[in-house]
Amino acid sequence: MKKFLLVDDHVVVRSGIKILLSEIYNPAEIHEAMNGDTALAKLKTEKFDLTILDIQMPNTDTLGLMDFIHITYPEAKVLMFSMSAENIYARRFMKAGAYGFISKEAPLEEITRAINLILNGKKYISDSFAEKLAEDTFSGKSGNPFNQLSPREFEIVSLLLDGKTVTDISHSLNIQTSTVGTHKARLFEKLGVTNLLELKELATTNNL
Amino acid sequence: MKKFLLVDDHVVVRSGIKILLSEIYNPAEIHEAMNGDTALAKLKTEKFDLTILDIQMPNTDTLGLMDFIHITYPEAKVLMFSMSAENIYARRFMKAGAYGFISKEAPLEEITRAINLILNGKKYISDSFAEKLAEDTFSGKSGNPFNQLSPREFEIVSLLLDGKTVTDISHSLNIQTSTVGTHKARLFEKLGVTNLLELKELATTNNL
DNA sequence: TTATTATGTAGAAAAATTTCTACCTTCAAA
DNA sequence: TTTGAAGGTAGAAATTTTTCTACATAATAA
Repeated sequence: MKKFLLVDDHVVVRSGIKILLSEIYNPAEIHEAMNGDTALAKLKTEKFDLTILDIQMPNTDTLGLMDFIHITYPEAKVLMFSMSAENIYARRFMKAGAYGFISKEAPLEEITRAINLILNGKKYISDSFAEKLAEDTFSGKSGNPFNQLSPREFEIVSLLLDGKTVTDISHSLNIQTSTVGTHKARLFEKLGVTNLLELKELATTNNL
Repeated sequence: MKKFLLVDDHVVVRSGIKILLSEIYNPAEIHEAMNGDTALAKLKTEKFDLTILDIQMPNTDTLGLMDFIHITYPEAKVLMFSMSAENIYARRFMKAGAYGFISKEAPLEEITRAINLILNGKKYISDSFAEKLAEDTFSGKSGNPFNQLSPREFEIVSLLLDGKTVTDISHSLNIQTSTVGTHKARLFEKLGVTNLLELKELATTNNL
């Protein structure tokens, strides 16, 4: 029997995925977590065939979580589930060790396919994403200025765009505010912006 | 038997809501639409006890859709379902004729309560939102939220939206930074925002 | 007319952010 | 293999922003 872990803060979404899974794998053992901490606790005590992780949970640094999971439980297979279509974050999650990245908008068959692939130890990449990936690789530097950022900087810029303050970030990342400040300054410099609104503007024009 | 219409582009979300509904109302007749057009087509041919509408569907002007539904089918009861917590759009949807606005993050009982209320012909408003709403209604200043601002506050909000800092503003207006700070705090409070990005967002949706 | 509220203004203290400098690592170029 | 740049991290100091309290004045409601 397959064992799944669903991590998502929305009851309805968890229910929906549960239905989907039990339709494909019956019987299936399905565990749920509504936030990162609970997820980690679960992962600590049990092994799952697949973890499905919503990328946008409030108060949760999902990229960091993915990273942590990958380092702590290298054999864990994680499928990132995103509300929006393939986005600029996809690449980062894959790099952080995810096995796949799929949008909740994807048709049922596609979701099923992704899950099956991963359960068989393969990685899942959607066609459109594969294309974009190849494209970026060829062009060396995709035109997106955000790609210049280091992983940490990107992590921080995302949180900033989410309305988080320097202090918020220092807490959720467990680093000093001065460190966050340094990253913020460096990334503003790299992106050529001088304040949050400009950053937001830049992010918007770059589909971030 | 109650008849529902679910409008959401995500399979998993629809499934999740379906489960929820069938747990409360069994039997229930549940129809689905994954976009605005399909929803309108459904509404044209049938009557529903409740329509549950996701506010964020790609390529769909949900606010316009809500407006249209309200005008065309005044008796239709629509519950807006939002991915994020009560947000700055809530008021607009209510004004456009929605019967309720609830976040997917809300606990199950809250969602259930909302649905029940609406089925009984009442409107559902979350406590936190109710407060804010009542306040606005009384003060009569329900149009553009920026109209609530005093002249000085408006002057300052404009500068803030221009990327000016508190210090900049205190200089160009020849007043103390603490004074600017006070205005800023008051205007954030009035507008119901907590940071600059939210302010920007609100300003944008209000053609400012 | 009197009480209340909304506004504009700050001082002082507290909290948050920014700046500067600096110390490791890692990784790639010379 | 040395050298140097890039990236992640902070401590300390300098600044800026926020908060709290307060006090006029004008507008408004009772």
